[in-house]
Amino acid sequence: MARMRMPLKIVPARSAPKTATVGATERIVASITTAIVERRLMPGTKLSEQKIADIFQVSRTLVRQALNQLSRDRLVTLNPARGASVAMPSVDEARQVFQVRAMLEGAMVRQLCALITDRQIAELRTHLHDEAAAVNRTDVPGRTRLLADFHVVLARMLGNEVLAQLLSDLLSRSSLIALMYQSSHSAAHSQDEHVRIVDALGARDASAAARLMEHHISAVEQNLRLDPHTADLFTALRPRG
Amino acid sequence: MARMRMPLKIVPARSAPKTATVGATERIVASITTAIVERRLMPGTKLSEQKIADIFQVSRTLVRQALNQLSRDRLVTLNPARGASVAMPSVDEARQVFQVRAMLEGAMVRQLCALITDRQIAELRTHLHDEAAAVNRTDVPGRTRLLADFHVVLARMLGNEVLAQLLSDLLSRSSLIALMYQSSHSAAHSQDEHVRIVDALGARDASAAARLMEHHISAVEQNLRLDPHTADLFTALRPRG
DNA sequence: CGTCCTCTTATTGTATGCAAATATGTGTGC
DNA sequence: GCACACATATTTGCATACAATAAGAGGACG
Repeated sequence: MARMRMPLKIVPARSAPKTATVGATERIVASITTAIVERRLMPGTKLSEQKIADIFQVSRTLVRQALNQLSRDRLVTLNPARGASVAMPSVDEARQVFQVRAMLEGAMVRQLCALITDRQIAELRTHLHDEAAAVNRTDVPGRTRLLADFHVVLARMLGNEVLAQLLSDLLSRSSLIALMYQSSHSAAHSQDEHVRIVDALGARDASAAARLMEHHISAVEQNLRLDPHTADLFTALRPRG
Repeated sequence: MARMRMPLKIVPARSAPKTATVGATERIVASITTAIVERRLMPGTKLSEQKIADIFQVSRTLVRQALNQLSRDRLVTLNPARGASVAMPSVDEARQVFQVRAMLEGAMVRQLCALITDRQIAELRTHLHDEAAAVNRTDVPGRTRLLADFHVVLARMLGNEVLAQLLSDLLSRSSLIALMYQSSHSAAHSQDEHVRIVDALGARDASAAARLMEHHISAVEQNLRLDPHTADLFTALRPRG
């Protein structure tokens, strides 16, 4: 019963205190999602149903449900009759995700300029403060989460839960993409760009905010190693050969 | 008590010729999706697992998978321990979906103006021709599909499959919303607006195209009966009371 | 006559079992 | 020594069986 080796670094997510005990499937989805986002599961890693079932001490049924949901989120790919593995987004897919984000978030901050309150600006500055703190103490999982949350917080401030959900998915995919194509965009740089965006929002300068946001996303994309070299490295090293 | 008549008007989707025989689950998802979009399933309709399983002659396992996917698309809602039913999007959700569409599609046509080829313009005009034909012969399912496809075709022309997928989901939700809040926006009017958008694209007038697209989506939204009256009508008439 | 309680029934949630497909290991022939 | 073929073992796909939960009916009591 004692597991000697842990082949999959997935911890049954006691890390999500708000979800409590409800939803066994959701717990698995959340655990694998955070495991991917926090870079404990590399792209291409095989996700055996039985092994995951053992880890979470549930039946394969629930694991299958979870893997199905994750495949809908494009975080895992399901090869028919050959099982699930952590997704390996293509270069095209990577570019497309960032293009969509630029479109969505550019329009988002433009809208936001007309509606945002001083109170919300203050909340954003608090968030920026937290970001900076995490960056300074090189808290990698923390800063990754905070830097991504920034974008979702903006969506929530528009009062648009649909947008927030959409963006949340795109950000998870972005994390996987950044992991796959070793981003050279420093967290400090990202954080600085966030500050400038909030400045523009504070000044209610819609065009500036939109431009900064689009540049920010474009900058992250440009700093990915989307040349075929690195991609080949991954395909060369992946388990299946 | 035994209901002789078939309560669920779901036909096992021979209507999807391209999916062929692969994927039993996908067939169910496609069937229910088209059934909802084509207004054969009203919002709030209970979707019993066993009944659907009988219709498609598969086990509940596959039906559950399908219903899970559909709930991810927000076309059905899953009440824990109480089963699945066709979603009844709230007024807020309706507004949010159209807001996101306006943001996405506005940016989309703006991008498209810089990249679209004359060949693609011609394809769009062909599509517009088909739309007009379907509208003229009052082919309701056909015109609904074509009017929605217009937006997806634009996304595909950007070469962005991620965007196309996203938009496709939003359009399904829009269909459900239009059904729920009896849209008074005539198909002919929508079709006319599509023509004007293509004209702007042909002239490579990015601002005009974006403005027209945003107005188009806004017009559809404005013509929904989003006042509480109609919503109450639906809640009053739904089976559960 | 209405309300509450209990028992029944139907439906969902989860686990397990079995068949099919795939990967793996072994041996044989060249 | 290498390649191919067969046998074995693991893994997925699907169906069924069982348990848990909620809805509904019927009766007893106030």
